[in-house]
Amino acid sequence: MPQEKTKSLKIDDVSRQSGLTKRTIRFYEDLGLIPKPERSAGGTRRYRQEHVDVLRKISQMKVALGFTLEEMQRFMHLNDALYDYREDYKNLSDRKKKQDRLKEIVGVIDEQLQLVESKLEKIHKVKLELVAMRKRATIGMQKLKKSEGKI
Amino acid sequence: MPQEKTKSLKIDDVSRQSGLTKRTIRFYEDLGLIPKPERSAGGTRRYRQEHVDVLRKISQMKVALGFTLEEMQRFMHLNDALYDYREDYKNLSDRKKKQDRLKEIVGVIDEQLQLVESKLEKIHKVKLELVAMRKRATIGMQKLKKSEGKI
DNA sequence: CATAAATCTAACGTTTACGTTAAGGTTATT
DNA sequence: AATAACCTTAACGTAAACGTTAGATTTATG
Repeated sequence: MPQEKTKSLKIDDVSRQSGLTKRTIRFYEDLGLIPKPERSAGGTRRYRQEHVDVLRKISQMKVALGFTLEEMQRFMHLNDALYDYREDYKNLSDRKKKQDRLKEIVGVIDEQLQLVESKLEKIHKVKLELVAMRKRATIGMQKLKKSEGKI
Repeated sequence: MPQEKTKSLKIDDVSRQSGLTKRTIRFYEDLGLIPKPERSAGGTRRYRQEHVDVLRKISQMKVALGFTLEEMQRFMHLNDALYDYREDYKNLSDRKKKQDRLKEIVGVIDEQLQLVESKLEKIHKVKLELVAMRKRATIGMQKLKKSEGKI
């Protein structure tokens, strides 16, 4: 039976697969933006594919939403919060507390949703402007074409 | 007949109306992001409402699109390019040249449109993720509610 | 097992997008 | 016309987000 090791990745692999520099990857780890990877006996970081996925996501979101890393932290924590919540879901000891926690989480999610929606709107407006500009320009070209014969 | 002066604004007025600091306004002028305002005899900047509009737009777009100021310059130049084109539209001297110029402009617009659309997509994905998370969280709350009686 | 190639931490450097302060000139008000 | 309130340029300061370099391991390879 082959040892089913998920073949750990070195930081350079992660760098190439995520498009982020090694410095940035370590930096994000320091900030707590990504989970700390395992270490070899000698101290070398050993990543799993999961890390690449998270890094890709962070990178995309940062570019798309224009979030600062601090904002990204808040966002990333949402997933963790929900996951953590599930983790100790079975010990239903304090129902009231659990409910409050969930309400809190939903609150933060709604905040983020509003933010994202307002960004969508604004960008949509920008798109409309661009489309209008394009139209103006192409109309200009058509006018040129029409007057082509009569030189 | 009342002298129809469009009542020039001082930098502090522009600052309050645009939400940008005076420093930022001067900074953007240095970068060529906004047209240079007139100056009084003594050298004080005299703005018009138009300036406020442009500044507001820049501010919004910067936040929404996460553009750097350099990218904003490219974008802002599109408007100018189209306007300039119209300016000397009547002297149709070189039809070929005009057509090339317009093609160029449309090309840049299309670039920007692609960029904007890809941003819209990415943000939409983020939104979907948030919605999914919200659902997970609210389902959790319902489970709690259901198990409420049987303590 | 020697040596090259990659990794580690730590620290200082850089760029962007302004903030802040200084020193002096201009406008507005009394 | 004096004085406050605002404006000007110039220069240095700063926070965020990494880049770069150094010096010391560690890991991979012939």
